[in-house]
Amino acid sequence: MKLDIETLKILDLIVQFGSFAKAADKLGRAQSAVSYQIKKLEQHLGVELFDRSKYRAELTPEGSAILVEGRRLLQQVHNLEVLAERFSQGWEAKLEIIIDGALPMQPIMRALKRLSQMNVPTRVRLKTEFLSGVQHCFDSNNSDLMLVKSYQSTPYLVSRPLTEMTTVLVAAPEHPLSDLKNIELKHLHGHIELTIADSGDQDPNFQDELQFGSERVFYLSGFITKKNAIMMGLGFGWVPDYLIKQELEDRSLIELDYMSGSRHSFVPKLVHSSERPLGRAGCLLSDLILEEFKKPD
Amino acid sequence: MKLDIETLKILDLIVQFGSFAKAADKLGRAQSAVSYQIKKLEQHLGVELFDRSKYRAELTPEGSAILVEGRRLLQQVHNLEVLAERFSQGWEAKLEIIIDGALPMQPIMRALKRLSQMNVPTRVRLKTEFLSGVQHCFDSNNSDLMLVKSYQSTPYLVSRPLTEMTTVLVAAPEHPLSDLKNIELKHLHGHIELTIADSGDQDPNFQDELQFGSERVFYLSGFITKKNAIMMGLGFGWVPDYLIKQELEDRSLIELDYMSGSRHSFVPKLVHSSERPLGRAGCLLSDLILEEFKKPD
DNA sequence: TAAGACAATAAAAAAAATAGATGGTTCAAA
DNA sequence: TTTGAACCATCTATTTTTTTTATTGTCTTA
Repeated sequence: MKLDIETLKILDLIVQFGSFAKAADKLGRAQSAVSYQIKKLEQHLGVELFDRSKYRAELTPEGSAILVEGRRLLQQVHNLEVLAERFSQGWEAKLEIIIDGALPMQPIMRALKRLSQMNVPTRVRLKTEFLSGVQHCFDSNNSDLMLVKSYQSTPYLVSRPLTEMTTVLVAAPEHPLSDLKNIELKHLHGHIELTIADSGDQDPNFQDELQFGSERVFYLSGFITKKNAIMMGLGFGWVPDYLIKQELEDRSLIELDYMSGSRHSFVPKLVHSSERPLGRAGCLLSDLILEEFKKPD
Repeated sequence: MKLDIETLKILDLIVQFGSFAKAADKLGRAQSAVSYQIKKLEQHLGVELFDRSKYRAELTPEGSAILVEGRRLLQQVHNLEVLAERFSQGWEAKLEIIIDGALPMQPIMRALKRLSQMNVPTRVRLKTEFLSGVQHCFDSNNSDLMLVKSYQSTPYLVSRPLTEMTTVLVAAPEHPLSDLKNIELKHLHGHIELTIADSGDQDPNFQDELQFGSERVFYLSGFITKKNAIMMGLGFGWVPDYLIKQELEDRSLIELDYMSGSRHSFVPKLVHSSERPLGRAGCLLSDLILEEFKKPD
């Protein structure tokens, strides 16, 4: 692999400007240096690139084909150098984000779209987990960012609050609880609670702070599934309000009249570790996510 | 453009074998040389490729991204070198062939297909002309090969005969000439002759040797058009037998009973100029075409 | 026909890459 | 814990490569 990029550049210049001498001029080198390099290239490839029988050395058909390939190569080299330049300007190579599935995806997607439109070279990796699974994944993967409903704080974790969100305790209209007034905990215990499986914890005793401890709990694997299950009348459960705005309005889902409060607000947090400071893309994306979460849906 | 291919190769080897020292070994160089090259690359790109804080130097995420690009580059370099090697083994870069439209395309296409299956790097350019247009194009374009019905020989032109072909004088069944027996030239003169426009000669006085000099001659631009025109009853004309085998059988075209002979055979020639000797691909393709013409249709 | 542009070549000079030696680490096995 | 091996950075001397300078011969053009 003795092929030299610089020589391909020279080849390109010769063809572009029409002579060895002019190419040498453009390069600020002596003409003999150009002659030497081309000769070396020809020997290396075993192909006569120029026909010297005429006054002006002119490309052979073989040389022309090589030049085409060479130019493609130069383009690639340029790409590589641009990539490197981006890195040297502080853009990190990769950025891994873990998101709690309870949070809306749309603002995050909008933020990612805007990031990609800025020609940021960073490769973004996005994972969805649930409850403690988010932090678990964040820690074990050394991820850069996590977007959580809540998290166990440590001295290294730095968090920024996003806009407040609300979950609503709902059931289908045909569900017995929907008609009940002044529901108390004991009433709930008689019914199936639908909840999201904690993706982090193997310990089945772990419970989300909002779980009621019903005798029968169904663990589902995502909020869309959960919403569907509730709508089918399978049970009751907490659902983020942004997911069921329409359903509450047209009463295809009913907010339960739970005495201790059928709404629960929380402030999602954007967290990173000060042990792994955010790079340029991480900071930028954080800002974009914050912005997008402020926008009305 | 100071980037060095050799250094990318080194980078690849380091990652592949796990250490600077082993890469140096594989390259048959001293370890310090590898260190030096990587350091130079890092400085040139302004990116830290390896994390030296651990015992074994390990790729940074940036280094990993650069490596991916670098490997793509190495592949391209390899492609270029393979191309050059092919050239140095005698394969010419380009091969231009002019073909008379009166000759069947199928065997030529078969030959080209076989050529391409042999991984020949030569770029083939194929042109169709008619009558003297073939030779005209061959001369003015400095083409490599021509496939002609006939040509004007010069001392430099070398030809190989292909298998004999036949043209037949035909008309549609409803055409008056189709019912006539013992047709003579004077009979033909009363009807429209359909013929192919000579693509080479601007001089309208030029005539194909097979033209009858009818008062009304329609010049068409290809044998398919010509065949269609004849079948529509527009006139009569010579058509290569391979094009109308089926039509003659089912009598949707009628071979005229022309006294001087309703069939005319000729031997197509594969011609090249000894001033521009054929390269390896030219010779090979010549052989393939010859072979394919020998096969029955 | 003369002046200027072009490219090849040879020899000298400059620049770059390499080997060899050394030292500070870290790792792993005794 | 010690010891030896493997790792990489760095320094210097050496070798290799590339460039410049100078020269020659050819071709073009005015």
